[in-house]
Amino acid sequence: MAQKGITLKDVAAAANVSRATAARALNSYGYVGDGTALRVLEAAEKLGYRANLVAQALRSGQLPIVGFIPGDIQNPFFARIAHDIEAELRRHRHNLLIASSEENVEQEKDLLESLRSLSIRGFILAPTSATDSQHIVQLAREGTPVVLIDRVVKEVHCDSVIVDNEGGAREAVDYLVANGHERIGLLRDESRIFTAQERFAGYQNSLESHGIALDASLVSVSRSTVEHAIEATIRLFSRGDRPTALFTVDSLMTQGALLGLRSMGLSIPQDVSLVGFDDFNLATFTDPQITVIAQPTSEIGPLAAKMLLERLAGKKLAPRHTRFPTRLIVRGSVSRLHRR
Amino acid sequence: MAQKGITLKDVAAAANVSRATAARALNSYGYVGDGTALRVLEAAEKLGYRANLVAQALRSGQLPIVGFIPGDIQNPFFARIAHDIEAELRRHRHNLLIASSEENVEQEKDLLESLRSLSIRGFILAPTSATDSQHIVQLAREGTPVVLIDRVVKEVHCDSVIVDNEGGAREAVDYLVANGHERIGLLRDESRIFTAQERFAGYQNSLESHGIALDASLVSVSRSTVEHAIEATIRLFSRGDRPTALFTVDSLMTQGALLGLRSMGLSIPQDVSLVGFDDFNLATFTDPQITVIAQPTSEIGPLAAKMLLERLAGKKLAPRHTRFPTRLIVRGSVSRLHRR
DNA sequence: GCTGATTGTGAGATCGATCTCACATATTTA
DNA sequence: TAAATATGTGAGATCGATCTCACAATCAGC
Repeated sequence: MAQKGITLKDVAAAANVSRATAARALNSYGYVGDGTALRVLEAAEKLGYRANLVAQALRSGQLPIVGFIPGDIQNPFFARIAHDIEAELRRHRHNLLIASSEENVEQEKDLLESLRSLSIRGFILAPTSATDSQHIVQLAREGTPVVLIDRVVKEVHCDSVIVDNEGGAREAVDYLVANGHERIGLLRDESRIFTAQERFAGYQNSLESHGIALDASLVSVSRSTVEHAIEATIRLFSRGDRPTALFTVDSLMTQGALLGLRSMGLSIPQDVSLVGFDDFNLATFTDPQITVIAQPTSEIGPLAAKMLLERLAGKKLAPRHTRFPTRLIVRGSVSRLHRR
Repeated sequence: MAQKGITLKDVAAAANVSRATAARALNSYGYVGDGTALRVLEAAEKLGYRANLVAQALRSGQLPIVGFIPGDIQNPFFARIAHDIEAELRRHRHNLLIASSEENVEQEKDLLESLRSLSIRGFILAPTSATDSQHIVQLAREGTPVVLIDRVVKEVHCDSVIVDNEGGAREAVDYLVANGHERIGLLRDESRIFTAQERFAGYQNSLESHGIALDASLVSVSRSTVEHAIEATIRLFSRGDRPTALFTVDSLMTQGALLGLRSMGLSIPQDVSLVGFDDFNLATFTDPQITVIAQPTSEIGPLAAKMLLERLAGKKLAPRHTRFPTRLIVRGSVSRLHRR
């Protein structure tokens, strides 16, 4: 009935052996007589014994749990990765504890701090700040395995899995320029975030390579939410000489742009051309469908999980850094601009 | 440097007291001299002491962790709920461990079984099967707090938070009938799932109340993924006398229907009217926007978390069942059908 | 028949926090 | 002043699994 509280002691008693012997039989190590082992196994089976992982963790210092700290679990990008990590961990009998930083460094610090006392084995982390990183440095230095995804932090020496943000952004803007656009707006999020910096660099580099001067008034910064992006879009397009094209740095921004432009009565791609960073299911449901820079989302989670599991297994190597290429998916949101 | 391994013993030694006294000072219980308490607190502060939660858990039998087992964390409905639960738990210094059942009962059982030995304090669960429930009954009987969301299971006596699936589905179909539709297709998922059953009942009841005979050939069953829903849609509409309207039981099905209909060159709402269960961000980005039955997604997570926390705090009450009403949001995907 | 390895088993320590109990002093109360 | 109560502290047990060590047996070799 009350299955609670069946301990090794109970099993040992039922099999008429000591706890030590029962442990040996169950974990098959050391010397145990054949008959004895059988008795123990049978007793364990009959009683429905399951080892108390907390007690094991107290001894070993490690719970079979890995922490995942994304910016926001509601972001489909992170949700997909969370799912993939979990599936991979499950195969190795580990569990996944998810806690969103909500893009707040302080919250990220608090989370790490509080999870540390839980004896979590390792972390997969999308750091909120590219600069405020002492807490991560500290964590890694203590020997806790950490894998950074989506974003890296300069001084931290650990494995990382990111994408070619600069190259992807450059390709997006190159494509707009190739279609005759020169007044290209940018919707970006706060510079604190690593990907924002890299994607902005790509934007700059593309313009520069085409001899187009950077016009700061075409760059709109906002928090990465649909609501903020709507406002930022409206700000950007409420002027006489509005941009002819827009590049958005993530999928939430792209959604905001879509809604902002629609509310202003501007249509895509007739009035404004649009390219977004990060592919998302919505992009193929709009009319026209949205041209995007796609990330290999499905590869990030499994790779990060594998890297972490290798570290947990004790593999000692120099930090490995994987940077996946991005891919331009041309759909219908960019039109060829004919010079006036 | 190595912050690892600062235990109560270290603090006690630094403050020149016994472990017992140090514990009393830190957790403020029992008698402790003022000066002594101060010394302990200072020592703890200086050493950067953090209690080992695993050790605490071994004694108390409970880790400050709650398990969330959704059907699929990638489903925005569950992702939103996960986020809300986590935020609420954080306020009570609890963490959230997320493991998707992937709508697989066996996996759900395995997860529960393996998490049990982790001394998880309680569970928030969206059971995959409405009938195969012994594992949940067992869990609840052992005294582990459980809150069911989105779906309930008959014999299980525990708190639950669900929505009025039958009423919502009925309202959707009523609305289609009111617009002149009688050949109304249904895209539903496997009957094992509770919500599928209730929504199907709503569909049936609405038709019946309008004197429309149920035509089994208008009901298409598929797994709840976009891909499967596309196929099911194509199957349903590849016939001479195809339905004039379609009701889809969840947002993934709705997406599948959208893509399926598009691939067949059928346009909404001219050729087919559409109402979907569950509102989702994509619904307002399509042209026309999709008419849906909205669930109060933002209320489910916080309420479920609160219920669970009350149980964890020891509240003993009869199981509470909350059923939120749904709301029809009329957008542009339904057209008035003029009788031929 | 005796030393030395091989095999099998249990007593007890350990991980870290907490709690019970016993034993001091200190302070009231009768 | 004696008895009763309040206050402060430490030794040791406990939670459950695992590991070290000591101690038996059993078996081999000489």
